[in-house]
Amino acid sequence: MFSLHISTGSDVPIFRQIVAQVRSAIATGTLSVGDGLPSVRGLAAELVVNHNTVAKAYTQLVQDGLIESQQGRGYFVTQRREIYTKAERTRRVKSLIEPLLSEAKTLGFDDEEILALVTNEIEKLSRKRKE
Amino acid sequence: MFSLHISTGSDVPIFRQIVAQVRSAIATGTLSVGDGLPSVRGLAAELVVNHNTVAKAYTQLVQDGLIESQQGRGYFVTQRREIYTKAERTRRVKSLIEPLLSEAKTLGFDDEEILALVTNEIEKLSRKRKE
DNA sequence: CTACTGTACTGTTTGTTGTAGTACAGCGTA
DNA sequence: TACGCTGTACTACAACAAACAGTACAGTAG
Repeated sequence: MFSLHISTGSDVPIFRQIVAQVRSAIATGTLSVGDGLPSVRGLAAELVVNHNTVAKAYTQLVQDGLIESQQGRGYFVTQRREIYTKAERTRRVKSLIEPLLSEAKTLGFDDEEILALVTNEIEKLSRKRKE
Repeated sequence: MFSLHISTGSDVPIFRQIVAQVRSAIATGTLSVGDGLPSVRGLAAELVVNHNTVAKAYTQLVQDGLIESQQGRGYFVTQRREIYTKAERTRRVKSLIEPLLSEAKTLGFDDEEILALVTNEIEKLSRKRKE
């Protein structure tokens, strides 16, 4: 099982926090293909948020092709399908890399340090996958 | 001189686009220490937005320690000062790396590809700095 | 049948974003 | 000094997003 934790004080919307954490759980392998997600109402009760907020997050993940819904049963992690073209996927990742580099640069990090940090985080993710 | 371009149709707020582009300009060296920024009203007229929106963006950059204001003269790029501790700066960068990796992973990229993309973007930035 | 699941509405509230207008104070130059 | 530029600080308003609240309906499984 896996658990989610949100912070209402954050400037990041609740539904985005849910999306990010499920995405992360799938990326690390905490959630595998076929696994069921917490029910909309169940997770809403656990996080003390409205069920519409959870539904909104799940809908976003469905659009990304990461999970699918089954009426009356719940949400499940899907087999990875390529819903975006290679070019589109590359574009999406690049659009995240660019601001990261600007921020890191203006914070005083040089190329080597940035690359080291990224490499470090990648390894941290890989280790999680093996646990 | 450097120019800014914004897209009103984007889901990214105008003031954030301005912040990101000035930050990027400083990161690439397009803007150097001491350089003056476009005036609040001048840039507002050029971008056809309200001058308050530009002021809001500049205020954000002042808080980040990237630029400073001089009453009656304008905004200028500051000498890099460490307004955050090393730990805090590292934390900020990491908080950007994490979602990037999750997104890239769920889009189907493996570790090597991600690292290659990041390296590629870093080199692209470096080339800009030398032009 | 019943209790769970997802789904789909209609409202309402709150905070952010952006516009619009106004006003005031500091700087530099004619 | 006077003028035109600069930043700064308000108020008021419209539009939108986020989240909550409540309700209702349809599919699934025991």
